[in-house]
Amino acid sequence: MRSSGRGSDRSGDVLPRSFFDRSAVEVAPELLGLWLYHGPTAVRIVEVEAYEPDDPASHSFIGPRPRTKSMFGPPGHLYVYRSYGIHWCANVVCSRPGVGSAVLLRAGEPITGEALMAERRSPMMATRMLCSGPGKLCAALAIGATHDGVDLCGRGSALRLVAPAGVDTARGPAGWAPGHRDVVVTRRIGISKAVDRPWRWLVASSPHVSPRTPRG
DNA sequence: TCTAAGATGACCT
DNA sequence: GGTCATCTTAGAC
Repeated sequence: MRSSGRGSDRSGDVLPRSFFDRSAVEVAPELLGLWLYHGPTAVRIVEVEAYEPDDPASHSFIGPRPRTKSMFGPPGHLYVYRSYGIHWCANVVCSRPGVGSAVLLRAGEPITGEALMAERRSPMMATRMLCSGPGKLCAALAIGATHDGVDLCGRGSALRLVAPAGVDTARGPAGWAPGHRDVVVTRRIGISKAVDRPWRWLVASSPHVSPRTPRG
């Protein structure tokens, strides 16, 4: 699918839903470099993790639950959950409804609304610290329980995932990978099951990724 | 009804 | 690098 059929504005193209109708492992690396907008704030995604239905570390492993309902919903929507009773974490739902596949958004680089993000986090906080973790990212973008299940493909939606202007997602990763030759793959962080699966992708040169990066 | 675990982050040493 | 805050959910009894 090319530019026709999806919305376009100053910030770039809203992604077509078909983009997400694949496994999380396929979608995850292609999310790097895309922009996540929420109202006046936006970040460029620099770190993600994939979670699949046959993955013991995934919330979808045990099947649908009230809390994980959104993860089994249509692709291109957001699955938001509370972590450790304190933080919010945001996932992009992938594959067809009922599958339970999603990509955790782990870190981002502030693009617009940096002052507002800093205000939400801590006014004196360094820019690179604003979104360098899944909980931090949600805090900076003011994403919470009310955003569970929202559609990221909606052109007029306050929360939306877009490809930067000039990028054609129809070309696949090669279409927008030029700035991301330094993408590295590692094991996932903070989980106790299926720890060896190399399903974490990040922009190695970015100072905005999570502080700790395991080898492999 | 109770208990343990958890896809984290901040703070302290 | 280690510890702890904090609370929701699932599972055991």
